[in-house]
Amino acid sequence: MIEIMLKYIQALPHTQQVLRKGQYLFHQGDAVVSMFLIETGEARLLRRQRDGSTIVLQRALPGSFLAEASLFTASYHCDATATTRISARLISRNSMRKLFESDSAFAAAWASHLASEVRSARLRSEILALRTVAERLNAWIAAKGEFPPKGTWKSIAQEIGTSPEALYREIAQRRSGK
Amino acid sequence: MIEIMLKYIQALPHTQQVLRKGQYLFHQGDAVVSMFLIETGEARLLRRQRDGSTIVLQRALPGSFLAEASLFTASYHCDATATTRISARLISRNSMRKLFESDSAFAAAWASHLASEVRSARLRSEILALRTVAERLNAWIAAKGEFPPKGTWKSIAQEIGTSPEALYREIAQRRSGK
DNA sequence: CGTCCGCTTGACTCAGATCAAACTTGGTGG
DNA sequence: CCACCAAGTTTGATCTGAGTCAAGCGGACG
Repeated sequence: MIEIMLKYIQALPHTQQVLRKGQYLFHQGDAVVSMFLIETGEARLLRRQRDGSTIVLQRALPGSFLAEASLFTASYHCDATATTRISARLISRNSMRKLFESDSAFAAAWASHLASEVRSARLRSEILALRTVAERLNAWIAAKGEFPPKGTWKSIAQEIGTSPEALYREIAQRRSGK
Repeated sequence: MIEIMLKYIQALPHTQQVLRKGQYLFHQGDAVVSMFLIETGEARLLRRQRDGSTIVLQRALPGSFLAEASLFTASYHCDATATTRISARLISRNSMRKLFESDSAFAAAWASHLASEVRSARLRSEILALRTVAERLNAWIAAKGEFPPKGTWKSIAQEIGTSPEALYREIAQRRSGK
């Protein structure tokens, strides 16, 4: 389903853009003109608080869309910035909307993509709501169906919301305890 | 947008169902026949692990759909059970799909609904990834735009992944510190 | 061969989970 | 009107999981 969607989107007219670390893709209040598909690097959606601190609303890694919600919104409701140097594909929002309205197979693929995003975001929430590293790791394994391969541990620690050390220790303990 | 969607859905043929606490709405592998709109009570999507423990994939409260993802899937990929006594509205999946394919305004409303679900689930993830109760509460307030009203605190503690006591204490501290 | 990065392990410390007990409030039925 | 109950809130005391800082290891790579 996702592949169908990407095929559609790859066929649409688009432009490429490269941004340096720290640059903005858009600001809150900007009119939505393009959709962003991240190809390399990492971008984040941020909401800025009155006291100057910010909260992260989304972390977009390669292959993911930024601000899916903006397909049917007139203006952005938050800022987007490049956490690293990124390259992104810009697709005009209007062309996507036309496609959405004229081709129900694309509409279905888009809805299906969103549904799977919902699922994975909810899964992460539920994992993060667990109290101990052991429980979180169990849940992660149960959801993904495999023990995390070495080399990915650090980023998985991020994903399940613990420090790398805590995850390493949990893994070490399982190895010895077995 | 959401209201548009609900208006559409309310117009569709449906049946009502009441389930006692602990009963199942569906099981993993069941063919998807109906969509569920929860009207009262709480239901959960669960994945059962080999060792008997379960992980929660979604908590559905009144007004929310269960298993949005299943609109375009043949069978369920997890179980759904009633955490409390619930009443739910059942809408045939086929009638929703027909509506989706024939009416692009409904398709847009549905996509927009899903997008907002994505946003709120991601927000919760980001909040839960914060380390301290103070930070989580700040982020919650920043996102919702208001200080949580008394009476909702306990459930907000759930939402931000802390014990009620910890949240009470944080709030008490802010009151005195001001 | 030096440098970087992911991993490993130790030690210390503390935020917050947990258990417990009391108090406030609203609702219910007698 | 009052006794009574349930839920939510408040506050105290205790204990532990894991965050943090630190030091060392091994493999990849220019």
